[in-house]
Amino acid sequence: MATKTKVTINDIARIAGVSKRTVSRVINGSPLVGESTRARIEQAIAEHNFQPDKQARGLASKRSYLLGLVYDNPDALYIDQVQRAVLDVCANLGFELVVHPCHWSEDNFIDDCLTFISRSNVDGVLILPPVSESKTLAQALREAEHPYVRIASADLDDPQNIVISNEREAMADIVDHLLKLGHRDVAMITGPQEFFSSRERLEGFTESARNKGLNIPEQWLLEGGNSYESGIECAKQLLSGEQLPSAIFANNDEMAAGILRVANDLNIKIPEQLSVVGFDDNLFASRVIPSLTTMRRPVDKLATLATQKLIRAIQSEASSTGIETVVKPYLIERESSAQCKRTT
Amino acid sequence: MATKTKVTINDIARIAGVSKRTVSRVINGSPLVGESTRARIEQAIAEHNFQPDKQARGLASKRSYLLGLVYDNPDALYIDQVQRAVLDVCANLGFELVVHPCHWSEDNFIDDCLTFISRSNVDGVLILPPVSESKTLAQALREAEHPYVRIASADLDDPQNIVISNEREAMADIVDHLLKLGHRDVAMITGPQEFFSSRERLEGFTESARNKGLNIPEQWLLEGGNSYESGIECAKQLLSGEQLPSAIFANNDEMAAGILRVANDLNIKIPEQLSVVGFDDNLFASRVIPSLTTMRRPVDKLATLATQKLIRAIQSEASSTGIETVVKPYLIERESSAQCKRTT
DNA sequence: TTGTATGCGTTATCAT
DNA sequence: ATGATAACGCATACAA
Repeated sequence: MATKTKVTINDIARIAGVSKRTVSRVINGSPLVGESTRARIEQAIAEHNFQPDKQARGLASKRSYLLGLVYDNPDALYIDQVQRAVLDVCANLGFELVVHPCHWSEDNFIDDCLTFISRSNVDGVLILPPVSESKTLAQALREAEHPYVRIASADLDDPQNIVISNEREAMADIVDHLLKLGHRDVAMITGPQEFFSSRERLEGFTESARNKGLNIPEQWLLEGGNSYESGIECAKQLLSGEQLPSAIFANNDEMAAGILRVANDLNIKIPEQLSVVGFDDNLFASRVIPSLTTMRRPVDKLATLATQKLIRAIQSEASSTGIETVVKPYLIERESSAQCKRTT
Repeated sequence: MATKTKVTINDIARIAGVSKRTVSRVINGSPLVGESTRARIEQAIAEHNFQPDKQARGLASKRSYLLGLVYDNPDALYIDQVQRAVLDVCANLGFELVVHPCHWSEDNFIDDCLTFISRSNVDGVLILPPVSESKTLAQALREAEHPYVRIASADLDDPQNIVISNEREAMADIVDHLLKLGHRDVAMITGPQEFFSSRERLEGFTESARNKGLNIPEQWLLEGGNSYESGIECAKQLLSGEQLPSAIFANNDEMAAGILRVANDLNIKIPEQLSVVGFDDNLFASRVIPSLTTMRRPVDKLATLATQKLIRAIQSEASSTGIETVVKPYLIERESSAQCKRTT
């Protein structure tokens, strides 16, 4: 039942027979209000479906109740998943979300983000990978005293400013999976080495492999661009040589999909002749043919935690104590990986 | 060069030696300002990098410079594409975008949207399909006098409140394509018939087919749910009968992908034994194996036009005259459709 | 062409 | 525990 004219704090005050200052106290949960007064006010609020005006509130309190989402990620599926999780938390805590895609490689990237923040008046920002790896951005935000939380894949910041998916451990799990299936000739398509996360995954992979006695030759270690197309490029290279790997790990599902495409064109059967493992478990990982064995990054959980942290920071309640910081990915086994049939 | 303390309209007024009323005039592009005065003020603004506070501005003018994006669409790719196009327009015109996924099937759907609008104080909303088909929502918005623009696939509203992709014509093109390839045994997986757009596509298809002497038997007309999974269901039904169609049109790419999956499992070769045509041309249409022949919906163009219309409506400038209302999809031919090898 | 005064809905500073 | 009253930064009748 929506009332016609907008009901303000003054209306409530008049109706409840108190000053608006007292209503304000109730709205903001101040303890300095008498029992009966509070009850009366709360009833008036409920009865007339009063909702404090965000603009006015922001003007007076220097808050906008707006959160910013900053990203430069070609993966629409990832963005969407994050967005939904963030919005869930927002809805419960009275915040709204303003989105801001940017171009991390451009010169004015930092300024662009700062401008966005001041223009939109967001109270704080959530930063998604790979932008979240930008040291300079984080520093700029800290200097400008803009609350922020990064979602990243390595420990790049204070716990209150970051949420991490532990991908080093995840990589070890992938190596275990491949070894368990009997693969000894393993190749890897890494992500762009300019990204910290890519280096992290590469190191996690090779290190774990070495520890377990698996050696990956130079020519089977290719750097991709995390895009479908780059996956195709790398796969062509890996699958056109004399000796073929029996398994390939790709830094993400997009590139893994590229491998499937090339294998199909070269008439290489997956998983009979080649196992493929991806990373992310994006929406399409389960739909491609064959479906993809992949490391699921718990995107929604990360996004949820990050949002909670950010809002706590904004409201400067007992810091972010009690909110997890590290989340671990886990392997989803599907059709694209199987027992190695090769006799070494 | 960010100044430390926030510079307000008062500062500019003082610096330029005028009243803040005059500065306000300059900000809002009023013609009633002397040449020299304007120059002086503009310089002061530029020099001190003054940006009017959105909150204050909104509080005074009843505007927030926020746009809302309302949708209930499982297709993340679509959302992302729309979002980017909308943001491009927003950035140029000084608006920000607040996103709001909702659940169109739930009872409180209308209230939820209205609450979102009043809570976030958006100046207007963009409504994506299938929510955009809701007559009740549109009416509620009109009654509450909230500016809105719908993106839809049929003429459901006044030109100023809608942007349309003409899908009836598009369907005729698909029929032509299939006929040109010699297909006579054609099946169709429609979208949920509760959606106007689905009915529109179905009618466009069958009508055009009939006109061209192509008859589609009952049992080859299946209703899907627009999801990958429902595509699989329907494909199983179509491909397990005695007589197989030589071509299937699916209401969207998601379901078309489902057909590919089923054909693969049944060892039916595409396009040799079966042609498949989708609708949308989403990001993955070109990546699936085989890549998908599909009708491209010019999503970004629609989104751009819609945003422009909405902002014009908000600023109540010379209505939305001059902004296109109808955009036509066009066919992208890829691997999944080919000449029919069947001899009738 | 320019300025004065008031208001937008809320929070914050003081009092009481 | 509660209330007058002044900000907050801007827009807008109304005046000049």
